[in-house]
Amino acid sequence: MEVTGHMPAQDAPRARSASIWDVARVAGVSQQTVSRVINGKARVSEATRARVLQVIAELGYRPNRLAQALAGGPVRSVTVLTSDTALYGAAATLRGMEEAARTAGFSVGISVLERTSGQADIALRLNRPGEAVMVIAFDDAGVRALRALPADVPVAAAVERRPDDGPDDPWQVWLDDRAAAAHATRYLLGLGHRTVHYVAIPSSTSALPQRTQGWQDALRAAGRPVPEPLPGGWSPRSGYLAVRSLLADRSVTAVLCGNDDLALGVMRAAREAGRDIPGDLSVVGFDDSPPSAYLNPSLTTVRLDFEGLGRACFGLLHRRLDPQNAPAVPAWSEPELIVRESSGPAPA
Amino acid sequence: MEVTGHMPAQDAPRARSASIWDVARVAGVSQQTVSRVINGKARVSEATRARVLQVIAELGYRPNRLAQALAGGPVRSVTVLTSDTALYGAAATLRGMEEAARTAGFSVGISVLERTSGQADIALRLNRPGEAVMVIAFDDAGVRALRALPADVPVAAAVERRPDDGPDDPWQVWLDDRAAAAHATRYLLGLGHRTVHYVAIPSSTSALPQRTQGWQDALRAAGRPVPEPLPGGWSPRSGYLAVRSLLADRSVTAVLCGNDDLALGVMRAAREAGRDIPGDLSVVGFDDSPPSAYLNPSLTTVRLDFEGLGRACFGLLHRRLDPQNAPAVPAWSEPELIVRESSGPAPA
DNA sequence: CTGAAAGCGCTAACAG
DNA sequence: CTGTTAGCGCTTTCAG
Repeated sequence: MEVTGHMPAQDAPRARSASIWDVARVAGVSQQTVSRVINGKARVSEATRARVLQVIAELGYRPNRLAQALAGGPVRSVTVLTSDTALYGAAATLRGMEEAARTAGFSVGISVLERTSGQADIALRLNRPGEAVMVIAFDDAGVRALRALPADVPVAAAVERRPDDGPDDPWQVWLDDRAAAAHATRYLLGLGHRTVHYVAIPSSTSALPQRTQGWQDALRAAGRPVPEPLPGGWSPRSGYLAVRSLLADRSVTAVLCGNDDLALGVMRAAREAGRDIPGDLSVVGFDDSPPSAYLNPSLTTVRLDFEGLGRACFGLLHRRLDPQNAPAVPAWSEPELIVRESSGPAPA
Repeated sequence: MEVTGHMPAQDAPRARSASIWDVARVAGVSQQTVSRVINGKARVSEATRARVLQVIAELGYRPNRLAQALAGGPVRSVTVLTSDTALYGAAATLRGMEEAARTAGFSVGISVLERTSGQADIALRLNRPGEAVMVIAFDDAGVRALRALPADVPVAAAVERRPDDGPDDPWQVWLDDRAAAAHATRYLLGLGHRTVHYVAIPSSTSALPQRTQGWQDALRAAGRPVPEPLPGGWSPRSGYLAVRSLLADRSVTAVLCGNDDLALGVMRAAREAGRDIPGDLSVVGFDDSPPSAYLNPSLTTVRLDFEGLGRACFGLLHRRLDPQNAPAVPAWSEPELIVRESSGPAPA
């Protein structure tokens, strides 16, 4: 009784799903030919190709991506490193990345960074040394992860701001929220407000965050007093706490917020302080998160194209991995001020 | 000139990261012993173990998960199938799943279902036939994906409601929002409202959704009229449109909404119709999404423990994959009515 | 306790 | 155009 090397015993019909060998055997071709059909790279005669595809369908064969990758096939998976997906910006960026990656045939992994997570374990989250990575580095945890990544991993990142010094990193994308913050500030000054206060989101760098800087730019250019930025967090609660005492001062008539959640907290604090929005106080947010158009009052805010940024970030990575065939990196929209009900002329 | 089989030419120092063989060679042990140390399964003498660990650190060796999995190692990866992560419920569930999975040492992949995505390509999203999967099946796309999954893939799912007929699926988890909807409805009736209107989220099944059913339960039990449920979508806009005409009718004094976004739209419609909340009209939402506590007025809503549900779903999957060692499935919180400013006594 | 051998499913050379 | 031969890095047998 002879048994060919590769075939498992016939009487043990383990429910193992079809492999490339099964397809090859049934189709009466070599395993390599099946591989060729799958990848469409090399030319295969139309007859064989059809037969192989036929068998593939019959057997319900699905290529094993792990084996493909292990055998040195092209990289077709990315891991996204991000912190706190509860935040609108990160979540929307993630959506953009996932969509673009999936469309390009990549499988995407996700790993959430905790505030506490050290640098050491970052590499351990990758499925293999050198796996492609995207980092959403809007906050400190993300920036640290980006920095902790071994040099040999192909990475692209969505960051809060352009690098502090030296040339731009060609593998990073960001939104020009400095200009946007300046624009929003000028808009408020144009409404007759003497100055604008700013509630800041936490910074990802030691340097001055972009939004803070843009706000200062505009005030300085207009020769207005520049108040201390109010340190806020990411939540409505932190916005509420940041301005609660400030709002007793009726000379404060305009507040720009680092994000829409902060603005939500600020509006609540205003209500409790008996300030009317926008009659008494103008509030402007940042992000244009989905609820903002329906708030009471609806929120004037800066729309940021996070999804577009995420798509672009993947586009960058794709070009890095496969400069020959990757399509051009898609553009993303410029920030745009959306004027709604929460802002108006300064009180007389 | 002789070249040993396994070693690449010395003069071509390709930056290939250290493999288990490299560790073995440097440590002067067999490759298998290194494997034993890594996995901690079999016993290794303390001396060798220490030496191996030492070398691992020196070389910066990291196991290749792909190779581990391919070689038949234990399954340590899951992919999550979900639709529209822009929705709070899905996003929060995803967070819970990811956290639990990562904590248990699993890498997690994510693949977003589109409304249009057919059943055929579902299996193609998996990294290998038989990969473990979690499905967030709160809507139709998720339910279809769950159904389309090949029988041999180990799956656990977070679903909108218990299966229509037959016994509960032991690999599914859900929130008891039927009871919660009934509770919220009774609360409103207790406030003196004659009846309660309901703006529904889209259903994932042909059967009556849980929330709708709970709302009807409570009205019937109290012998009140049961209005037609108003079909809504997921967005504030759809809530706005659903009730715009209805609110002209002053006899409508209480509206329960299938989620907080709908409630947001309803509140805006109410404002435009000149209705006062809660003096004139009570609005109750569902989910307790982050902004709801800070809205104007703040929203009475049903808090749902999506993150806990996600963690439990992973716990279930873990037990399915490894019944021996997986810890008990963590419990999640019961829905809870959070009373805030948007609801009050019926107008006189 | 340790080592040697045989693959996991696939792709990348090479032959024909 | 097609088949053959090596591995990818690891885990599982099976022998010592």
